[in-house]
Amino acid sequence: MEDEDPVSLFLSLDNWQESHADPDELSLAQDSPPQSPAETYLLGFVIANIVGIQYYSGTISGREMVGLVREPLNPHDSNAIKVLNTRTVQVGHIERPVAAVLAPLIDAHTILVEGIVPNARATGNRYKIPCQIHVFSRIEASEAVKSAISGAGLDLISDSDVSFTLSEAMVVKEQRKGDKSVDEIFKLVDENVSKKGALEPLEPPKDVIKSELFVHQKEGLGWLVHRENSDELPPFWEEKDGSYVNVLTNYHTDVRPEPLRGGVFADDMGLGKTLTLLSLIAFDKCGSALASAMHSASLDVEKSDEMGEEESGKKGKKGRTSKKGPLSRKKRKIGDVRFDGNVKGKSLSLCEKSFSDFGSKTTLIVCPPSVFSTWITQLEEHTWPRKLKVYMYYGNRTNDVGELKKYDIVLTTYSTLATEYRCSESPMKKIEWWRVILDEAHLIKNVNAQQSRAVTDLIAQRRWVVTGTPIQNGSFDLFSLMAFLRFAPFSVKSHWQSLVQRPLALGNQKGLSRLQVLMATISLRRTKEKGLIGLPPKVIETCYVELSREERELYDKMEGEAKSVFRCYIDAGNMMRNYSAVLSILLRLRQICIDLALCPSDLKSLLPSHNIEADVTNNPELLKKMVEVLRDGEDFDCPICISPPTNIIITRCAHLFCQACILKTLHHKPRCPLCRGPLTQSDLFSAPPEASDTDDTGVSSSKTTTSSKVSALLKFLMESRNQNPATKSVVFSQFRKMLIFLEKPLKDAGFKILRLDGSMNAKRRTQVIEEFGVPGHDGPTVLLASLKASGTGINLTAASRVYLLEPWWNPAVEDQAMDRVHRIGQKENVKIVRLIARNSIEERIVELQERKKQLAREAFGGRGPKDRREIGLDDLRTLMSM
DNA sequence: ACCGCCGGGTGCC
DNA sequence: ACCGCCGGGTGCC
Repeated sequence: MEDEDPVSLFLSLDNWQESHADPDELSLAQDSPPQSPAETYLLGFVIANIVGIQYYSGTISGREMVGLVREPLNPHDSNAIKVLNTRTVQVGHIERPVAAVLAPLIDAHTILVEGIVPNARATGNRYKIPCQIHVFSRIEASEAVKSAISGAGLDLISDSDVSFTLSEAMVVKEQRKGDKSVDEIFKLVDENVSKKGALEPLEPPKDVIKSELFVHQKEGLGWLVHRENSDELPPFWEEKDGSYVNVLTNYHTDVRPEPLRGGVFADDMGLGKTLTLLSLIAFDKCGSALASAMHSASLDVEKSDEMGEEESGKKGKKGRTSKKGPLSRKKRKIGDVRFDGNVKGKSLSLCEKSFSDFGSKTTLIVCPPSVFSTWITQLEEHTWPRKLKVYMYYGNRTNDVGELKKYDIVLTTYSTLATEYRCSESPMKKIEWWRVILDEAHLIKNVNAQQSRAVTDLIAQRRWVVTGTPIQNGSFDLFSLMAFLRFAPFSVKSHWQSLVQRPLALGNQKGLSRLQVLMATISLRRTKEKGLIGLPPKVIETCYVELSREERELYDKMEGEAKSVFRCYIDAGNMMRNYSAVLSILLRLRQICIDLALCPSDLKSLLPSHNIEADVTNNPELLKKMVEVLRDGEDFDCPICISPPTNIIITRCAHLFCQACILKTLHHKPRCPLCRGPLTQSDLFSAPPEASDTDDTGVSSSKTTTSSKVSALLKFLMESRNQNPATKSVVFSQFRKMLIFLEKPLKDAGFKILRLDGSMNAKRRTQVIEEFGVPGHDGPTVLLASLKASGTGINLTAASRVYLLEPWWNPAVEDQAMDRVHRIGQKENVKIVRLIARNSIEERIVELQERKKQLAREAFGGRGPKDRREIGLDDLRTLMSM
């Protein structure tokens, strides 16, 4: 059936992706430079009417920015452009003749448009409002755009003085009016944030949650509850005499803007986010618990006269608290749509009442398959039996809405959701969820337009994004995040572009500040470094290893060769076209740094045939390694079927897919679904099936010498053993073969070792971890582990030493490795040793990591102009000192 | 909606 | 009259 076929699904959504995908994400499309806000500039504006306003409820007054959104599926006109106000309520449409000219240019990514209504009140027309549409384009396209617009009879007004962006225009206007400057406003918001930043601990309902929470978890719970129930204004809104203004768009309204019920929960891994979230959900079972808990947390919420009778009645009945707290109003407001009628006048006992009447408070949890079981385990571990009813949803479409709403939690995966997205019958599209939680949201890749869209279109009152590695490398980009959270006006692309993205790209401080305020308001992130859970300190030591003479000679020779190859690519401008070859060469250099045994024994040159493509194609071992490196410990799903890939294919542009998926896709369109570069079957390289354990063991026996890296490791391990023979260590490497090579020298040195790698099934892994925990002299002291095999949530706290045999491209992956050991339950001081080969590519990888970390810090979650997971041209120069 | 546009009714001076 | 002109109905995309 077509609905079941992920490839058909992917292709069917391709159009949507074409017009919505962020051009910034096309980091590899170097040969046809993508449009990005940094490269666009204001050509001028056209005046067009917003028509049909009598049909829509969206209001607009005075001078105000509006959102312009393409509506290609409009049945009356495929060129339709709808106009939204700051609350994302539709105001009208751009009049047809203008839309007919602009829509094709917008769809082709030739222009970006932003709308501003100069003065809505002055016209006083009930049917239309004039609007300035500011047109941005790349400089190369500007003449073509100008003639296209003028040729169609539209007047493109380009005042040479109008060289600032729309958002800057707003600032100028603000200042002219003598209002607060935007900077002052930010300051105010900042103070507000820090005031609210003081976290109040909150106890979970003990009749649902049986575990005692750590203080930081109680504080996290307090924050979650506060974010769901507070009525404070969202950032960038101000109240003036009972009316409200958005200071960024200048939108005025008498209707109080809806608070943002939810946000980003981005605590470090290992701080117990799952338990905290379960505690949040537990409150849904019992309204009074929340009421009294929140009362004691003394949340500062404005008073209201329209008190919910049902709440005060409930409280009176139970006699827990008679005071009409701020809760009452919020409760009513949250629930009024669906619960008002039901709740009034019932006299059941409180908890039961909540359960039956608020029984439809169902939380949808969307997570990757890898953490599906974590939720189940945590439920068993931390909640009383049968208190929270969980339904595991695998896409069974026979389930109707009513059935699912009987549960407290519906647990599903991103892929299930994405697959169901196209099915209009799916209950997932009909249910109004009480709350939606996206777990490990960073794993949603941007290419997965269908995933982003499926979660964004979910109907829910509260929306949460949960991640332990917040947007470090920007997969689920910030705009998608705003869209999912329905954070108006940032959830409208043109607003996002003009208010944040463009200022940011232009290096305008306002973009950054806005972003910071935004994130500070809606997100919570605590790191373990702050001593939240009294975790013993962690020391990270970087040990620089000198290569032996033999290693050094070979390395220098290879590096020289690599440089000359890269220079050829760069000069020819086809570096990105041969990306997989580039990675394979980098891989070889990295292997030499660790152990020559990782390379073929007859290694004389990187390029035995002077033909890199042939080399890659004919060297399955190299390819396999390449695939491993590309996966780099990250949970990797085929972006087409969104599942762990089978028969991995690597493209010339170094993207990975299932063989079947990419072949089907190519059949429809000869382009890479990820970077959209041209792609044919001859650009696909397959990796051989994973070799079994026994295949590799033979290799190690032929090995006689110990590499510099391994010697250094041995020295550390023996030193540690001399200090305390009971100390356990974990050695991480991303090369599975290396873990096998390590076995012999470690055994020879008298260590009792265990190995944990990707070839083991779940049962065997659990066994290994359990065995590793055995204390004393009988127990093993060294665990050789691949990160991939040590899935999230795995606990290696039996160890207190971590050795990272080589640097990872992505520093977040290293953090993840350390977190296996440095997490709740760790009693010892933790020492982490990173082994880095001196004067080698490894040193420069570390350099690159620092730069990436800096980028991530600049705006928590602020992604750079590119997806930083990929190695760019500049990165390559750094790596090779070129 | 104080417009434009459409289409039916109508038709010398 | 295969026109012009009149005036009512009507109205985003």
